[in-house]
Amino acid sequence: MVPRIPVSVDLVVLTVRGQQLNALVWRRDRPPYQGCWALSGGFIQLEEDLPAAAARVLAERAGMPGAPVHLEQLRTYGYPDRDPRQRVLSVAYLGLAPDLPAPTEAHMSWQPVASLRDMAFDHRRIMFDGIERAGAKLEYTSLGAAFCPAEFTVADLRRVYEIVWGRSLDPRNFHRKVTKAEGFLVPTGRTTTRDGGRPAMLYRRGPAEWLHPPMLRLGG
Amino acid sequence: MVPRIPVSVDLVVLTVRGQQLNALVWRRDRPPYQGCWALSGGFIQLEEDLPAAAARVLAERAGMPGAPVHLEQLRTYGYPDRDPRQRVLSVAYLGLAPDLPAPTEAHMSWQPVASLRDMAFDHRRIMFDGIERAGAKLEYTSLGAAFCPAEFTVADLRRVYEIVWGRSLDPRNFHRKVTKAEGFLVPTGRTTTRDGGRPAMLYRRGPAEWLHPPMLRLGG
DNA sequence: TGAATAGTGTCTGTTAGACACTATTCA
DNA sequence: TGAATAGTGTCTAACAGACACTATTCA
Repeated sequence: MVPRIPVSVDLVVLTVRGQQLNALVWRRDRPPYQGCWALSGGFIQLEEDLPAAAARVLAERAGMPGAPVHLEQLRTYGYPDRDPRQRVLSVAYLGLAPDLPAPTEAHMSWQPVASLRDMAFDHRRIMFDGIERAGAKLEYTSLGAAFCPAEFTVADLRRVYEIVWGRSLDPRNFHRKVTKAEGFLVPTGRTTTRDGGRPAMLYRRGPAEWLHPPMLRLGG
Repeated sequence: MVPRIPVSVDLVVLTVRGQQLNALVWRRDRPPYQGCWALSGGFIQLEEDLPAAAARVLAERAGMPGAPVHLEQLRTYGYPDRDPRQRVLSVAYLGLAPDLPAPTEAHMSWQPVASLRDMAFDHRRIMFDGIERAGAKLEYTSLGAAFCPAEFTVADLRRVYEIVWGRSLDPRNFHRKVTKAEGFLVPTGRTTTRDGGRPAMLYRRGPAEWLHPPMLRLGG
C-alpha cells in the first residue's frame, strides 16, 4: 500500500520595511504552538499544481491578492514529527515583495525577522533558509529589485542589499557596479525630490534575470 | 477535509565514467512509459524522514547500499498529471558519486546522460535540474571531490569539472587554483604511476565544504 | 631522444574595494 | 554658506586566463 500524506505549502514572504527585513506572519490563536508566530500556509488540493497552491495561499491565506510578489520554491520539509498532530509534508515557497500595503487578512502582519523568536513548528528554520536563499539570489540575479517599488533609486536598491546581507556597502562602488550590470536597471529619466541632497535618478527593473557580472558578497 | 497525496523520493545519482557524465537509471518494463529510462525512486513511508527515505531508495532501489554518495535535496515536483496513473508528489534528491562498481540491483545501470533521450514521467527535467545544480555546486563547494575516489590527482578532479561543466579548462591554471583553495585538497605524499608522464601527487578531500576563493565558471 | 603529463612562474587585463573629488539639492 | 545625498574618477591589490618554462616519467 502506498502511504498518503497531507502536503502543505508554506510561504516565507520577505520585504524591506524601514531599516529591517520583515516577514509576513500571523500569531497562532490555538494549540499547538498557541501564541507563536507562524508562516502562512495551506494544504494543497488534489488537482492543484504547486505554484498554483503557493499563489492561492498568498492571495487567500496571506491576504495579498494580486500583489507583485516573486514566488519560487524554497525546499521541502518532511521529518515526521514536525507537526505534533499528524505528519505533514511542507513545500516551502520563498516570496520577495516590495513594501506593500497591509495584508487584507486582519490576522496577518509584517514583523521584523529579528523579532520573531517564538515560531511555530519548524517555521523559524524555514524562514532563515528563505533569508539565506534571498541573500544568495541577490548575488547573481536581479531579484533585489523585487523588493523595490516599480520605480526606485540606486540608494533604495542598496538599502535592500544592505539589509538582506546585514552589512553596509560602499555607496559609490555599489552605484558603479549596479548601473554597469547589463539589463539590471532601466533609467526612467525622472528624478526623486529629496530633502537636503542631490536628486537621484529613478530606475525601473531591466530585462535581465541574471547579473553579469554578479554582485558578490565575498569579503570586504 | 485534508487531501492526502502519495509522495515519492526520486534520485538523480550522477557520476563521471570514462569521458562522460553518467546517471543511475533503469529501463521500465511495464506501462506507463514502458521501455523508457527512469530514475530510481520509492514512496516515503509514514514514519520516515526525507533524507532517510532517500538513503533507503539509494540502498534498496538503486542497488547502492553503503556507497559513499553525497545526497542532498534537489527540489519537489508536483504538477498533478506528472504520473498518468495517480497524482504523485516527488521530492527529488541529487546524489554525487565516485565511479563505483555496478549496482547490486541488476536492472539498474549507469548511462551517459547525453544518451538518455526517452525518459519516463518528468525524469529528464529532474535529471537536468540535478546536472545544473551539480555544476553550480562545483563552483563554490568542494563537492567536486565527491565524484572522485578516496585518493585522486588534480587531473582527476579537473576531468570532473570539465565533464560536469562541459568545457575544457587550462590544466595549469586549474592546478594553481585548486591547490591554493584552503582546505580543499590534502596531499597524501604518494604519487601515481602513469604511462608516459610525470607521476602526479595524490590528494584526499580536505575539510573545507566551501571554496575560498570559489572556482567560477564565468567566461573564458 | 621525444612524447606525454605534472607542476611553477610570469604577464596582462579585469575587477573589487578604498576613497578623493565633483554635482545638485535644501536650509 | 554648510550639510546631505548623488554620482564619477582613480588607485591598488587580487585574481582569471594565457602561456612560457621546468620536472619527471615511459618508450
